[in-house]
Order: sequence, then structure tokens, then C-alpha cells
Amino acid sequence: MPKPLSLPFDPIARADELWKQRWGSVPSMAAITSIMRAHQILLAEVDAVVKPYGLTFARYEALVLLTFSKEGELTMSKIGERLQVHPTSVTNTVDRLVRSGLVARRPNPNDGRGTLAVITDKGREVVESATRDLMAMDFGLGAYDAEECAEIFAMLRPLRVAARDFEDE
Amino acid sequence: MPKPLSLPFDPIARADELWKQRWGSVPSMAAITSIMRAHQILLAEVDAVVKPYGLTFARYEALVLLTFSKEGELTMSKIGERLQVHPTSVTNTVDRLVRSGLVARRPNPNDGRGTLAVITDKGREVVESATRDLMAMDFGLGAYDAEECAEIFAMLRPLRVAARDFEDE
DNA sequence: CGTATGTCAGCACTACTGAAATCT
DNA sequence: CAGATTTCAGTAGTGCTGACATAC
Repeated sequence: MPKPLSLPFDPIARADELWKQRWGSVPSMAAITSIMRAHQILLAEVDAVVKPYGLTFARYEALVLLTFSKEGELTMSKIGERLQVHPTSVTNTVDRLVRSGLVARRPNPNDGRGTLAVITDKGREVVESATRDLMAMDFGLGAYDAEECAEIFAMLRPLRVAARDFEDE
Repeated sequence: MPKPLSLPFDPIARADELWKQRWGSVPSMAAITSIMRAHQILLAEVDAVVKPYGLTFARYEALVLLTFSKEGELTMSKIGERLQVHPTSVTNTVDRLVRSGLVARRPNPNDGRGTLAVITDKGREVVESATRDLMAMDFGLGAYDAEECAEIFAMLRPLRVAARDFEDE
């Protein structure tokens, strides 16, 4: 179960040294590579946890978002905004959830163009179970305490501000 | 060119609050979501920069790795180790680079089973140009200075250690 | 012989473009 | 009419499993 292969050195630190000799100090390269690798590690872990429920982490996030809304329903566009994903990706995500019986589609009574995604009872049950499992493994971040997790969030916030994800107050 | 949509609030901070009311304080959720979003933002930016060269960031990383080696060649398995990617993904990545004329395949003289990927002159030229472009936009991390980039690297290192990417000394 | 290397076929998922239908 | 919402078809990319040929 434990990864069989381990390098005798940190590959990102090694690349950083070679990079320095070649193009000068480029600390942003070590930073972006770290983020890419962190993403890969975490996604593999959380995807494995929610897989028994027929979910991916992206679909799990959509389900959680629905439980956070009043009435358990949101328009497709709202889901896309909150999750920062492409409209066609929202359609795809909701399609899968509908096929699994965790979500239902319903025309928006307030806007004939719109569609509402509504979480089902089964969807709510699955969210509860999957959340319990994810919390039990700390979303793959067991190496960090609460304060360090808050630091990670704070550290990456300026990047999201720069990308105009939201209005910075 | 600027993103048209901006939420009036930070969606991750908002989710963190709702999460707290529902399941108690779960700082790891805000942290993992931040990492996922950071990855998405950065990948989109750097992929756009290397696209004119017919590259993706993953293929760019493989090319850089080759320039770092003596003779500009590495076995497929070494590339997989260093980049932390699946053997079949290495095959795929090298295939694309070969098709673009940036890399050539060569049997490993020291091991009849093995294959070497060798960077071509054109490959070296492309790496130089792409690197110049990427450095000019700080790999998407223009919002951070050198020290902050080092902090990001340091902050995420324990995660890679926990994933057994390398032997921690 | 068992083990390691690399490739291939195939599958699942995400992300995007361009186009279209529908409604405000 | 212009613009917003959503869907669909198609493409590209990554990541994995299982199977296989080959060589150590």
C-alpha cells in the first residue's frame, strides 16, 4: 500500500538548484511545481475516498454546495460561479449526479431559460457519509494542524484575488 | 481579457463558514479547495503561454528535465520518477514530444529493455524560448515575491514527504 | 524462473471551443 | 433585437488498469 518508490532527494529542490545554475534564481518555478504536485497527491487521495459512492471530488463539491443552499437547489450558472468551473462542465457534472440519482433537474420557475439542480434524499445521505469519510482522513492534509491549514488558505488567497475570482474588499 | 465574472465574496471563505455551522470547524477543507483552485488558475496561465510552442506545461517540464541531464538524455523510468507520473503517461508525453521533433527515442545501450529520450537541437531552442516567456510572467505567480514563493514551497513540502515522494533527511 | 521496462488498448474524467435552442 | 442560460458535439489532455513483449 505504501508507495514503493521514493527518491533519495527532493526532486523539486533538486530542480530548483539546477535551474539556478542555468537561468538564475527562479523561486516561482519551485512554488508552481509544488502546487501542481500537491494537487495531484490530494486529488488522488480524496477521489479514492469518494469513489465507493460513485463520486469524484468535483461532483462531491457540487453536492455539498447544494446542501448549503436553502431548499437544496441552485441554478446551473450559480453552481458554475461558486465552483469556478465552465458552464459545460457544470452540465456534465450534474448529468452524472442525475444518473446516480443524487440530484434531479427542474426548470427554473423564475426564468424560463434556466435549470435548477435539486439534491435528492439519497444525495443528502451520500453527502453525509462521504463527508464523514473525508473528515476522517483530513482531506489528505493530515500532515497539517488547523493553524497550518489556515496558513495554506491565506497564502493562496492573493493568487485567487489576482485571478479575479472575487472582489477583494 | 479580464475575467468578466467576479463574485462579491470569497467563495472558499463562504463555504468555510457554512461548513463550520454544519459539521464543525474543518480548516483542511478550505486548504484543499484553495490548492485545487490555485492549480486550476496556474495551469491555465502557463498552458496558454507554452501553447504557441505546441507544448503543455507537463511536456515543458519533461523537456526541461532533459536539458538538466548530462548528454540531454534520460530513461523513460527516470523521467517518470522525477516528474512523479505514471509510466504510461511518460510514454504518452514523450510520444508527443517526438512527434513535434523536440525529442528522439533511442534504445538504452546499457539495458536492452530500456528506452532513452534524447532532446533534439530544436527541443533545446524551444525550451529556451518557452522558459523566457514563462519567466516573463513569473509562472503565473506575479502576485508573490521571491520570499513568498519560497514559503509556498516550504509550506507544501510536508505533504510531499507524507506522500513518500522522496526520503526525508 | 521471477522481475523490471516500456508500450499498447481502452476507459474515466476535466476543460474547452463552437454552435445551437430557448427565453428575457 | 441584443443578451443570458443551458445544452450538445467534438477535441485535447491527463491518469489510470490490464495485458503484453522483451530483456535482465
